[in-house]
Amino acid sequence: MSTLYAPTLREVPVEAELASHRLLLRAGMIRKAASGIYSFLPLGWRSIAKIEDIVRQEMDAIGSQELLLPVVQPAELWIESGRWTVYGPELARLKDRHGRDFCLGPTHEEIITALVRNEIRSYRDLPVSLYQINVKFRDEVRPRFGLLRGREFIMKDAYSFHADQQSLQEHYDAQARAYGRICERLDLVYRPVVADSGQIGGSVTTEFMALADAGEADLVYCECGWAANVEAASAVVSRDPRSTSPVEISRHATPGIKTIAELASAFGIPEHDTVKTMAGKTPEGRLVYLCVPGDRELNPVKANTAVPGIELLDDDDFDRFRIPKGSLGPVNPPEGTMVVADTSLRDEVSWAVGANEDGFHLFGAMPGRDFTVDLWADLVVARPGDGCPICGQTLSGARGIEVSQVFQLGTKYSEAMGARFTDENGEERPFVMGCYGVGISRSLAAVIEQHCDESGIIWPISVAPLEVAILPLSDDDEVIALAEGIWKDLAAAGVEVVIDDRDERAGVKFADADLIGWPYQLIVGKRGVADGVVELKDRATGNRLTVSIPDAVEHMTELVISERARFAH
RNA sequence: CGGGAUGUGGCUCAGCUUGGUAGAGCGCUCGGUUCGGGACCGAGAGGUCGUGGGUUCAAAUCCCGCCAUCCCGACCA
Repeated sequence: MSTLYAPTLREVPVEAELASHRLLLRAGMIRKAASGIYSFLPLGWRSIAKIEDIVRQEMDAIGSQELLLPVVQPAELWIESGRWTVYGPELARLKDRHGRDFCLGPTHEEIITALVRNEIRSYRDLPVSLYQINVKFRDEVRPRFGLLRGREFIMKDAYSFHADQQSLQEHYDAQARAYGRICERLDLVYRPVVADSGQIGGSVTTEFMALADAGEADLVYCECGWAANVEAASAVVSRDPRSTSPVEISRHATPGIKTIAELASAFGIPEHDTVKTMAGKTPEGRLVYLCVPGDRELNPVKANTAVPGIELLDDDDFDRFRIPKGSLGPVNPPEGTMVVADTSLRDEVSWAVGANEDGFHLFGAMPGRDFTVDLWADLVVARPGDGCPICGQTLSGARGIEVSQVFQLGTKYSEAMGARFTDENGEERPFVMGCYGVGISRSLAAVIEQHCDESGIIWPISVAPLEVAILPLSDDDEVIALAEGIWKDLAAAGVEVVIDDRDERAGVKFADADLIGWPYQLIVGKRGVADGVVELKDRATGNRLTVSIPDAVEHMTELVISERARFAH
């Protein structure tokens, strides 16, 4: 270890807020090169390699084959798929010396589709599943939290090509099962959740979330096993109608009132009893009013599902449509406005809404009598306390780190890029595709988020950079000789072992060992050696076991082997 | 992109309000004493004070621009 490049930090770098980020830096596993861009030092790289190996084993086990695709990709392919214009500034673009356009791959659907369409022509060659482990680059608006949201990151991405939906479903299920096993082998507490497919496209998708308070995703889950990302969750929103029978509609002056909170407090009613109206526009420029319960958030993803292509208005749009921000409502909106309302409002017969006139609100507005709802749709962000859409029980909430995601892409890319095969009837059809990603570097951070304490990292043995560290606590010749002997014997027994032969005091060695988080520490001290024993410390439990010197190697080896078995394939 | 903050030896920070010699702790080098939970003593090396401009006799300090980094939000895997 005296020659190991693992510069540990005693003090916490200011830039790091999260445990995983802080500990990766302090333990000498990563260093930042630029915002969201990191170097992996030897220890960090060893752990990355461990994760990669687990992923490889699981991919190979379901018949996916490893290959390597280019990071720098020609623009033509992205223009073909349509994503050159759609992807936006997150796609890092560059030109070569001849002025030709390229991009840094944020994902590899285009390149693999282009590869396969030239090689596979017959249904007899299907299905095919291919994967790579490679660097991705996405020019994130806001990189943060170290490896959790980097711009450059390591990802395993697999792509599968099928003749029909059934074949895709089979492989998708196999990938999902493999992802579950990967999480288990990384010792992650996780949940597969219903998700939105975002930029990648497709319809059926599942995200694998490592549960952690530091996670950026909000989840809801039910005891029945159903769980979802709130951005996609279609929960049953419970709502007690404010009035069970219709009342007269009434108009009230509400000078200066612009928000639901102000409205509710001015009239002494709960926000729940009001209806919030947000404004958006379709790609054609049609005005859309979106009504949700006053105490709920509009989910833009769901709004987009209800009205494809909808964008919420900015302040300029409000001026252009000449509508009063803060006093919108479904009653007498501008001519041609589409009114969409959340389904939870369906039985509500008395709405408190804006009057579409600055400084006025309406109470007792009744759908069907006072206004028309053009479309009822699920619009709100799900939250704990809502009802499970499967069984109706109350949902709980959690936060999660998205470590992986599986998608059924269907024919989105194969159609756009003309990737077709000939089926058994001699007809040309586009491939039915799936894609499946594991954030390798993000998983490393997720493991640490779930496995650490005040002193440092507590690796599961499956991800630890090395399994055992020998700590000779003295420069006494006998101690050194014994420690080196154990080191050689353990290495010969197949244990990944490092010896801390640095000229440091015991306290420094202990502190660094706990910080780096070696699963086991074998402590060789002068006192113990005199008594014929060494100590064996388990990082996770803190337990120390005294073993006689002749038994030390065998005992340690057995422990390592049994611990490995917990995470074996 | 909006809001907030920060930028001073390798790291963590003080100094800036009120302009005038660039500091501390840790780390590093050398010597000595120590040696089972981040030791002690002594000596030493190491800094364009993010950057460009301005004000001034004089700028780390005051003013303006730019850059970088972090946090919150919007966005997203």
